[in-house]
Amino acid sequence: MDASARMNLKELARKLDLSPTTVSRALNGYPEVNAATRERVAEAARRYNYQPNTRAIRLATGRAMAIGHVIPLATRHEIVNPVFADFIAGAGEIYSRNGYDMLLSVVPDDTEERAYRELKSRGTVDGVIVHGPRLNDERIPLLVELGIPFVVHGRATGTESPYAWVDVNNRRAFQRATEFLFDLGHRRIGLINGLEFMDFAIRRRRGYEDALAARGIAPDPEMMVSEEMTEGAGYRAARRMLALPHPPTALIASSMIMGLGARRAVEDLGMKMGRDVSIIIHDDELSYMRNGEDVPIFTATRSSVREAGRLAADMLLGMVQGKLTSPAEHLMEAELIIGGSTGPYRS
Amino acid sequence: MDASARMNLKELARKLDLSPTTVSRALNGYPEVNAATRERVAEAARRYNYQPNTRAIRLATGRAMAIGHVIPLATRHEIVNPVFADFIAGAGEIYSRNGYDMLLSVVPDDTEERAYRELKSRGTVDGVIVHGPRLNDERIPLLVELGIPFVVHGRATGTESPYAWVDVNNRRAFQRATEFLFDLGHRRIGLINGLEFMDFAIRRRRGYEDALAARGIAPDPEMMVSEEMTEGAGYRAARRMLALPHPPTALIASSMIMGLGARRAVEDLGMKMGRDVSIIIHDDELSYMRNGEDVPIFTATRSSVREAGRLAADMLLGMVQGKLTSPAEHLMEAELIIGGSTGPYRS
DNA sequence: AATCACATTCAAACCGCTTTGGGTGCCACA
DNA sequence: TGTGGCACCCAAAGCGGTTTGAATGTGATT
Repeated sequence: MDASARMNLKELARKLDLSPTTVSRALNGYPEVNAATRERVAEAARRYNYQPNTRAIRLATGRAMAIGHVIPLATRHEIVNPVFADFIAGAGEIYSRNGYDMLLSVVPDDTEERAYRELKSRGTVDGVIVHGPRLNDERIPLLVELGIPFVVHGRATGTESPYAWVDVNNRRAFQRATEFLFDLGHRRIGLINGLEFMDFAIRRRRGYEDALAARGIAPDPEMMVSEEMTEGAGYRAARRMLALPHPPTALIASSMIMGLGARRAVEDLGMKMGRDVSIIIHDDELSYMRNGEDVPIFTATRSSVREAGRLAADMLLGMVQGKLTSPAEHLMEAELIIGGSTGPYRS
Repeated sequence: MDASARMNLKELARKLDLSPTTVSRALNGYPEVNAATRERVAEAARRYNYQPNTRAIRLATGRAMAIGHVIPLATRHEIVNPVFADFIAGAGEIYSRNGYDMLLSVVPDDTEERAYRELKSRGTVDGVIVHGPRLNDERIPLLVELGIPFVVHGRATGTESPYAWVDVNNRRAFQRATEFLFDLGHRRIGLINGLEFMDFAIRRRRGYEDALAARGIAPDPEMMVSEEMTEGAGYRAARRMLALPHPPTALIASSMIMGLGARRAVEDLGMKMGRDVSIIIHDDELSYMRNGEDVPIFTATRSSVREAGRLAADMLLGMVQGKLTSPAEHLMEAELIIGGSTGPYRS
């Protein structure tokens, strides 16, 4: 009936009075095809709106032409996090540009291993992206064992064998943020961090401690909170710290959303952010959570998650297509941007 | 080499000394197979860890065993919204439970039409979910024309022909929220809404106006804001309205995040939410943005986006598998939950 | 004029499964 | 004793591409 749905290689070949072999070769850019013929084929393909059937290609080539993202549906902690949507958006851009599909598997986190094994044995994807790496993440050795190409968004402290990753320099970012506050004269600086079984949280804490150490200050457990990254947690953490006998005069929050909570706590106490208490956040540049439109509201260490998605996807496609051999690594530096949420220390 | 990767139907059949036909039938539950044989086959499949190759199944059956979600990568407005991640999580659950894959295509929004056409002609998916329906959404007639089964998350005002959808009763929800505020004695109620080319925003506004009309109050343009759903927009909207000569004593915000902005504005002005200004939000129950852990912070109209994802996926699979014939419709009612952000009117 | 390299093209096998259209053997029934 | 029906199983033909191994024609080389 409708041409757009029915036209296939054989049919096209018949119309051109050529063999399917030649048509296939012409379209796929093989050299052993006469230039004139190639043009004729291309023209006909265009005219009849020929789109090769993906299912057939996949079967014939043995490649899935798809990249998988396994999302553990958290029974314990919430991992369907806001960062995810933006990362996906970045990666997806690259996939479609290269003719790859993006496959999401949402699986209960206790069946994650099985999910990866199935992906392998059914051959549904050519590679996977690993999200939210944890301390000693078991997924990495598993994927190595299975021989599935993969790129980790982040790194997994505790894993010694090499693997491909894209990460922001969390440690350096938080070190700089802390130093920046020191330079402003602050001495008591609170850290409102994510849960520290997540790798990024571990590194951020280290960066924070590095900066303290450089000033010869011992880290104070009272000034460090590790919690779910919600507005409420940010609020409670700030609230508690600000109620201490020696309250912090500056806070570093691990995300925009925690920062919003911290700000609320500050304002609840009748203080003004940027004047009475300085706040620095880490800003992932989420599309629906901008840090101010023109002028940044929060001083922040900034690094685009969407860009990370693009880089990771690029890297993975390179691996899948055999262009990359050794595990690549890409460390993105966060930018420190100055907003209105920080100011000099006032006694 | 490794059995898990190599074992295929032919091989399994050989080991069992049966034809591929019979093995296939046995595994797929066809009746014309001896019970004993079936058991023998099942046992062998288990033992050799046989997983049928998805690519081959897809080609042979002509079904893609996949559902597509096309995400327009907004050049104009940001649509990679936070709601998306949770919806996906819900839908994905259903897909994997039914052996379907979830395919995301991230495409620049000016090539969206082409994306759908390709999906059709390449046969990569069996159906699609339409996200973020707009006024007179062009995607609906397009999909009808292409003959791709689809379910809309939301509805598209202006589309007259029937189509399948899952939506929350936005109109009713906002009407109830407004009435609730009236019952508390409030008379000047501000609406902080999303952009009104989005269908849900149109309906929410109508619900709000319905409630006003029922009290014989004419809607005041000054009390209605339509903006991107960000914290900043919520803040500015509230700020502006509260600075009016006759400021509102209650606000309704279209999302948690706008509500946070509104709250900040209230507190910025030295007022207390729930006492000086009441705020009701619409709460999509996003996993990473809970409205309080035990007691709700905000009074809210609540409806789970994740649940909507499950329902939509279920509906679509029903359509794809031919179990559903006429376009189904599912209207979810939002629940009104009382939190601490609302209180009686105080002059 | 025979030979060879090269450029083009094609027939057929293959990817791994489903499904159509028969077989075959056995038992009940007339 | 022939016949029909049933239960069970199989060979082979797809599905729509890619890829291998030849075949053909042509001009250059000897």
